[in-house]
Amino acid sequence: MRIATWNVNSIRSRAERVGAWLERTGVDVLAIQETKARDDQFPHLTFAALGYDVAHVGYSQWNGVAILSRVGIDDVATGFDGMPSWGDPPSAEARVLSATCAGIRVHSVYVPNGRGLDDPHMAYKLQWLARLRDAAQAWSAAPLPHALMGDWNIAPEDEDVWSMEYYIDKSHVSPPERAAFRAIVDAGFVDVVRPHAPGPGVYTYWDYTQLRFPKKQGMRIDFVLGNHAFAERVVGAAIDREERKGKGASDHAPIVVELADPLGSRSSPT
DNA sequence: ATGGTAGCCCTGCTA
Repeated sequence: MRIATWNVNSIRSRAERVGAWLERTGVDVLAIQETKARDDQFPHLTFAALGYDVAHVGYSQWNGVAILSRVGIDDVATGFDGMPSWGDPPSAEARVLSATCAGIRVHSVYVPNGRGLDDPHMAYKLQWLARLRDAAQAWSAAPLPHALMGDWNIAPEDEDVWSMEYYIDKSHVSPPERAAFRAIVDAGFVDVVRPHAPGPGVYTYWDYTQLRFPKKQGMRIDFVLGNHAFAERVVGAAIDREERKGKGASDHAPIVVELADPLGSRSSPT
């Protein structure tokens, strides 16, 4: 089974590309971030034609998260909504969408962008991450495999950015953000991709401007964190850097995780 | 100090 995450930067502008990628890679479950669409605007037909069921929660042109699955999708739930009083109309987009797909609890996560070190959005981001940590604590020890996957808007280590000098006074690398990320790991989750994509210089996001991609100047800010039950089934993972290339690419690359069949399943040799 | 690009509710704001 293949499970993946991708910040697509607008599902409407990239539906065909995402569909072609799903077909080509054989991904069974995809967590999507930044759909930038209301529920009524989501291109359901494109994915239904490929055999995927869709759960989506969107609100405005910002953010919005989805889960596509061709192995079933049950118990859909949303949580961790955006700061309710901001914006006009008020910003209320959910930033975590959860669903159970083939026995795995999948959480499509979009961590709020802190924008700047002194910006009110940064304080909100840190409070939001503390709430997510509390939820993660409860999920970590569950016998059900849990995957917290998406765009974390945090680069946890210095080697996860192309230049610390460039980012030192900016969002994504500050000690409080890194501590908040670490607290979720310490709650009982593990980065299941890193062992299969070791750094430095391994990134998941490259800014559209200033030729960041061809200059290999990116950031590693997209992660798949698994609880123990999930992590023990991971047999491989890869950041699909090829998908960042060419006209019409998202500014994030997709990440694919390969899972072994669950213990005791029929496909085990007898 | 600015701009570079892509997306949206598009001539301004967010990422």
